[in-house]
Amino acid sequence: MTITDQSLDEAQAKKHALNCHRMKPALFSVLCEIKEKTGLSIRSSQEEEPVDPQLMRLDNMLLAEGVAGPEKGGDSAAAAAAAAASGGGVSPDNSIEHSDYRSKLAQIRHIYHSELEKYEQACNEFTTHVMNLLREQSRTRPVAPKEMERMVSIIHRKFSAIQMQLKQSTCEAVMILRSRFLDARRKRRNFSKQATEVLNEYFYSHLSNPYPSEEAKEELAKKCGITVSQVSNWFGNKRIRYKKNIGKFQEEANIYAVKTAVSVTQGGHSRTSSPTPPSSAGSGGSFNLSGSGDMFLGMPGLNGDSYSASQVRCPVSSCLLVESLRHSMGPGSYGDNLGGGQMYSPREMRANGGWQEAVTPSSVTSPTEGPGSVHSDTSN
DNA sequence: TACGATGATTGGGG
DNA sequence: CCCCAATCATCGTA
Repeated sequence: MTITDQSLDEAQAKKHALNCHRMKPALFSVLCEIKEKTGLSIRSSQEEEPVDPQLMRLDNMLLAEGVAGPEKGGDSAAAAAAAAASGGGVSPDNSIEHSDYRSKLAQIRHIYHSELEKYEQACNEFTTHVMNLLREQSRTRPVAPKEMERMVSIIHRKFSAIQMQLKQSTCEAVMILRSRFLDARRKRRNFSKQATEVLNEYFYSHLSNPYPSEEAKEELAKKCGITVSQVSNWFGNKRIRYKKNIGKFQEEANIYAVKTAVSVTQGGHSRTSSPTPPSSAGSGGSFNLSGSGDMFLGMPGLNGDSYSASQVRCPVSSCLLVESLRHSMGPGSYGDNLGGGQMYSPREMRANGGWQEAVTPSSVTSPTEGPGSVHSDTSN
């Protein structure tokens, strides 16, 4: 069958004739009715539009990130989201202060919005186009309003699927951006002086076995306003660094040893009385519960002149204490109570062994061990 | 700005 | 999961 201009013209003429037929409106409406009763009724029942949960998630996320939603409210929303996402950290300030981050986020946001707008526009255009088409066709075939509605909703659904992709990739971009800028490592804050003090006190007063129990860690965390894992990190770092270069930490060790001693003597009797061995006293006694029964021993004994300087500043009694301990226990012994019938957990046993082995000998030698005698770790 | 201190992460071992 | 060791990335400072 071929179509020629002539046949088209004829068809147009026929169409027009039909449209103008006096029975046409009545017949047409009957047709529409029938169609609605049969075809559409079957399908329209399943036209439910369940809000896609995934889409909702994406929307919420974008809203929370400050990408979607009101123009300038983005900042606080993003900050809040970041704070929430950064985990159960106790640290007070979690706001994003990277202007770089903000500008990148704004960029993403801009792209997102312009794309979204484009889609919206395309959707509308397409919809009106289809509507026009349908309207046009409705003159020659029965097109019920319901059918048109259905068409529109189908189109919208298609476009929202496309939008979903946009949202998804936007979310991805934000996530990547965030992980890059909000990586905790990049946002390192030094602990407060007081927190460091508390930690050091514990460390040096448990120098023979600086492995706080879970409870002790919690206690320390609470005291320092940091998380338990931060406490763990701190002790991990401290042990390693202490072991690596004991000489460097000697002064610190003495200071904290003295501190402990002072606090103990003060808490107990008068200043001048002979100090009770501050065994296991920890900082304020709150750590006794660990039951590890440590000896105090802040000083890896040794006669380095380097630390006599620190002695000068200490209270008399403490100096005596330090002095006497140094003499009485000899270098490196740590005065530890290995035979003391402590109840070490298996882990402590293992760890303690490693700690002892590694630390004890190095403290014996080395009057020469000044700060930075070894150490080649300057690569970075 | 270079450099040491320091908190966090990674990877391997148990 | 905890530990150690090495390493990263930032902070604070001379």
